[in-house]
Amino acid sequence: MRITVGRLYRLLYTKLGPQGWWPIYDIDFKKCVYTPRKYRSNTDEEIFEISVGAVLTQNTTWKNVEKAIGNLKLSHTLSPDEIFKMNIKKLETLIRSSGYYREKAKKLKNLSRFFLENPIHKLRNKSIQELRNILLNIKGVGKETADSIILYAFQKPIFVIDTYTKRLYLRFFGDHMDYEYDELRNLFEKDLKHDWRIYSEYHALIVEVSKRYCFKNNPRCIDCILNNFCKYNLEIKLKDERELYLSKN
DNA sequence: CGCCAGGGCCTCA
DNA sequence: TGAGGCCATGGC
Repeated sequence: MRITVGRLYRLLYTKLGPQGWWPIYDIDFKKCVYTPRKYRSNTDEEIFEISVGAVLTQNTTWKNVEKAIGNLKLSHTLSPDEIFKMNIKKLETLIRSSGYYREKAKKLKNLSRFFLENPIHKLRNKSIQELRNILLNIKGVGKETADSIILYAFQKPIFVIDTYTKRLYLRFFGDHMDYEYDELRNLFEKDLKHDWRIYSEYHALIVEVSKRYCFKNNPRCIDCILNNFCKYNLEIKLKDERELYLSKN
C-alpha cells in the first residue's frame, strides 16, 4: 500500500494526537498555552498576537519567541497602535531574544501599520487569495509567514510549507527535490479536505515529528513513529542489509 | 566550539 | 529565477 499525503496525516494524528496550534500567551501561566479554538473564531487580539508570533518565529526556535511575546504582553504593548508608536529601540529590547531583533523590530512596525490601515473585521471577510496578496505586500512577510497568518490567525484553509515540511516530505515520499513553495503546497492541499482545522493540525504534527525525530543531521529513524512507512528509512535499511550481506561474503 | 532553529530581503548575474 | 550573503539569539 503506497502511503499518500492524506494517509500520512491520519498516521501522524493517530500517533501524536491533536496539537492545538497556535499557542497564545497566558498572562497567569506566563507562557504560551495551546488553547483549543476549533469551534470559535480567534479574537482580534489573538489574530494580532498570532501574526506577531509568525513574524518573530522566522528562522528561530519558538522558545526564543515565547519570551519576546511575553515581554510585549506583560508590558501591555501587544497591539498594533502600541507597537506602531513605540520607540524602535525599546521594541528591539523587548523582542531581543527572538534573534534578528533589529530586522524584526522593523517588520513588527510594518505589520502594525498594516493592521492599523486594515481593520480586522474587514480582513476576516476577504478571500484567501485577496488576503494573501495584501499580506505579501508587507515588508517582512513572505509566503510562509503570510500562510501561517491566514491559517492560524484567520482560520482559513491554506497549507503552510516550512523547512520541516520540505524535509519531511522529501524524506518520507522521496521523490524529486526541487519543489517550488506553492507547488509543494498544492501537493498537500489537493490530497486533503479543504478544512483549516485539518491543515492546522497537520502542519503542527509535521513540526512535532520533525523536532522529535526528523533532524536535519542524524535523524532518529530507529525511534521514529513513521519509520515503517518512510522511504528514507527504508532505503537506509536496505543499504545496511546490503552492506551486511557484502561484508559476510 | 559548531550547528541549527516553525524565513525573508537584497544583490547580482 | 536562482544562488549567495546577511540578519542574531539561545539551546544542545
